[in-house]
Amino acid sequence: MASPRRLTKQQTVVAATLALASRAVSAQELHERLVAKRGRIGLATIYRALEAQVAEGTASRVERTGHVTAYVACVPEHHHHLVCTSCQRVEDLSEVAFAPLIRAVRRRHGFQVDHAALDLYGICQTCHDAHPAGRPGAPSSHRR
Amino acid sequence: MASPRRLTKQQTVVAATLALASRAVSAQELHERLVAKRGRIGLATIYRALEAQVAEGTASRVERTGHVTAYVACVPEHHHHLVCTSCQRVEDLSEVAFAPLIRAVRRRHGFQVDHAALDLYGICQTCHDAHPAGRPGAPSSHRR
DNA sequence: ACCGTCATTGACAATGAGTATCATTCTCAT
DNA sequence: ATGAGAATGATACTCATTGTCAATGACGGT
Ligand SMILES: [Zn+2]
Ligand SMILES: [Zn+2]
Ligand SMILES: [Zn+2]
Ligand SMILES: [Zn+2]
Repeated sequence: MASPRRLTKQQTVVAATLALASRAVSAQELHERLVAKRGRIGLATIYRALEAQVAEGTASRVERTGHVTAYVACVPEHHHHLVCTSCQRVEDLSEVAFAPLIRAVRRRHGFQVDHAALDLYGICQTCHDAHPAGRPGAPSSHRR
Repeated sequence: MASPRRLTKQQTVVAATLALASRAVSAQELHERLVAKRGRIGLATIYRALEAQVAEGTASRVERTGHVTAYVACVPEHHHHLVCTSCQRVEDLSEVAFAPLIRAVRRRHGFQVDHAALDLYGICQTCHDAHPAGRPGAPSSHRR
């Protein structure tokens, strides 16, 4: 009784473009790309398509600095993300990597962690190597 | 050369109110409380005071559903948070609990995790006990 | 293939968190 | 006490995201 979920051009092209990106992309960025490559498409449609994909499990939300939500093409299996705050590239991290931590938190704090927010932001190998000596962005230890 | 950091009534009362809350509070919520208890105070002042505290290390940002940033009184030492998405209460989690995971991620993915986003959202012991048969809020497993 | 239903679309308006501005007020070193 | 300039607060503003609704299009039934 849920929803007949119709397969439209827009839903298809949004999903395809997101999958092609293989990195975190905001709704606005997707909109720009699609307008450039396929002509008019409503921004609201992008948001709705992304929301549908997140609900399906084929996409996942990640937070980006500046209060912007970005999206990543995803497999429905339960896993987590390593989001590079420099190049926006995303790596998947299996659920098992977190298992010990989640167990410890639950055992020692009685706290049931919700996986949804377990994305790890940081600097990927590639970006790290790109900044050998002089650090442009410093450690930025306690920043967002 | 940094900033002379002046001690004003506003900075003091914001810090005190945040510390008193012992849970995640948004800038808007703090503003409402302070207006109610102490008369006029600018919303922008709240934001500035909170930003200053975050920079100092005496407060930390956490994300709340609906694209809202909430703040928690904090100790400057490096640690992480368990944020209950039901009652907004926050527990501190020592850095050491994450060490093995961070090391593994770095070793296996070459990914340097930035601690700032390492807050864990979920259901605390108290809220979990308050829903025995699991009905009102359900697990909400894959949601934000 | 044709129809009719109704989910989806898209242009536009609206919301709302957060920021910029700037004249005024207040802190604090001298 | 005095002055430099940091902080305040009222306001306007930015902009990501959502709501609205008439028009469009997908698709099951025929
Ligand atoms: Zn993924
Ligand atoms: Zn990178
Ligand atoms: Zn803390
Ligand atoms: Zn709770």
